Amino acid sequence: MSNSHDIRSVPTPAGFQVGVDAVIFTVDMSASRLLVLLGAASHQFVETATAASDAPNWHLPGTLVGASESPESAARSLLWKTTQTKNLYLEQLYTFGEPNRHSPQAGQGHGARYLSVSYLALLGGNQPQALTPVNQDCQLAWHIFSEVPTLTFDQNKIINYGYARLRNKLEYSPIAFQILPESFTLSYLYQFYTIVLGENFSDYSNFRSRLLKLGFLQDTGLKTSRGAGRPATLYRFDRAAFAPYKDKPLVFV
Amino acid sequence: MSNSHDIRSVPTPAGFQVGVDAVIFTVDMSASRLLVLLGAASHQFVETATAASDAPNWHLPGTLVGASESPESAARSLLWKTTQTKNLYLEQLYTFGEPNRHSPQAGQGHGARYLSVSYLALLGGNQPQALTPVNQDCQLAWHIFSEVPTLTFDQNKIINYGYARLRNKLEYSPIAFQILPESFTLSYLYQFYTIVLGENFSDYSNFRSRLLKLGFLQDTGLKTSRGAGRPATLYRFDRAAFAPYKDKPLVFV
DNA sequence: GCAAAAGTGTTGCACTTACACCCATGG
DNA sequence: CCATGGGTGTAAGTGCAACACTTTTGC
Repeated sequence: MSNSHDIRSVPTPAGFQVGVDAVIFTVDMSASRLLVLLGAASHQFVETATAASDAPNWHLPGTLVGASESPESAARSLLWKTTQTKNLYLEQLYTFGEPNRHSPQAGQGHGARYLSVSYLALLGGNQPQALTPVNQDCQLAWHIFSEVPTLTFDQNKIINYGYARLRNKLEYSPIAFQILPESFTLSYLYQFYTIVLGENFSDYSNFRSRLLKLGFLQDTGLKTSRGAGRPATLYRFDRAAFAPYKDKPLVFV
Repeated sequence: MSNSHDIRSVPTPAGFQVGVDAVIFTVDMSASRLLVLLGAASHQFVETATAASDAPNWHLPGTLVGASESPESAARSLLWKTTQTKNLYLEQLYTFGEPNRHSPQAGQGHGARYLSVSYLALLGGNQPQALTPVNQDCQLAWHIFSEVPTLTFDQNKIINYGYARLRNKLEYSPIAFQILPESFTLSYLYQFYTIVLGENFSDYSNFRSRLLKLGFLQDTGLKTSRGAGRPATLYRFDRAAFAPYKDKPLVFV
């Protein structure tokens, strides 16, 4: 197809603008809901063909990658700017770069080639409802995951891909303990899993015995009570005890 | 940190060169080995500080992404150019973009910002040893996976990540059937899995009953014989029968 | 005592593991 | 008739789902 014989050369090497988009989840324990952070572009920046209405044009929070930063550090600073929390789990999701994919970036980059590296983030924090996102030119708001509106371009696809990854990670790796409080009760943990994975992911008592049998939940000796009912034991995630399970297929379900 | 209040603006939006690197595996059934395709840069192009010796400077096959193509289509044309086969499985792996990561691209892009989207490929073909890679300016050769040399930059990390992903996909999804011949015997399938996953992944008879119980291997009624021994039944992967299992956690192990 | 929340125990079923064994073919 | 490769069967052990039950607290 190309008349070049050097596999390194291609038709027309292009200059790309590289951006990151983040699917940012948080679990609202008090309201039992999974939340996702979305931004609404100021109308002056909206370029979509279909955006004639006054309805906000929701999109994933994003930023361009600067000359001196990596995509991951760009994602981290985006998270810090939008949520002001450092208690989070972050992982790369997927890179999208169709030639005709529009840049969500305004003004500049119009017509320029754009590539988006997407990230999955899960925020912790003891009172998620207090995580009021920073409002700047671009309006940010937490949305209930099950009720996300239609987003620009292919971003609903990205958000669903992020959710699928979140579920997988929660089931097969201990990311929950990275963002949960230092000590927690088993029913708190169960509630957390239930909100993300859905009501019927497991029976409470089976969840309980499975996790305790794994042996990396350490009884702190402390108890906590919330009004009526038997006080609950506080557990701590024991990193050392978990180490042997690292990289092994482990099921929390 | 930045004095900008628009989360979309960053210190210095950079122009990137975007490339794809491919971890290309194939299973050599006759020699029972997992092979990976590597290229050796012509010496005129070598820029590594440590490359003073005459030893070939092995790297993953790669190419720049052109102005009118997506990273995936760039990866596909790279695969076609290097291996001349269309019987393959392809999936995106990870995007690397550290600021100080060198571009493996020669000449051009010296000092320019470079981003690499890596892909995992698994090639089929009935006689893998016939898959003589196309030799161009850049020498290409199949290497035994367990004996890969040290590659440039972080590419050994990428190749190992690719292998981990390959194992996972093989265990939890039916990618093998995408590249295996239309009909195959169960011992051929077992041998294929054994080469990739290692000797002790499963007992043959258990592998057998598990796969047959799943119900998407269809008996073609045909038999094949290789000299002595009982003739083997030829099976076909039944896509329709597999459909219900799609997206479900399925274990082949 | 009673409701609420936490925590324990039991039972049946399904699946995995590790083998031993039988079948069909070529020489 | 035996070596070779294909294919079947089974008994012990493991894990999990479902559900009933006991314990500890506040009121």
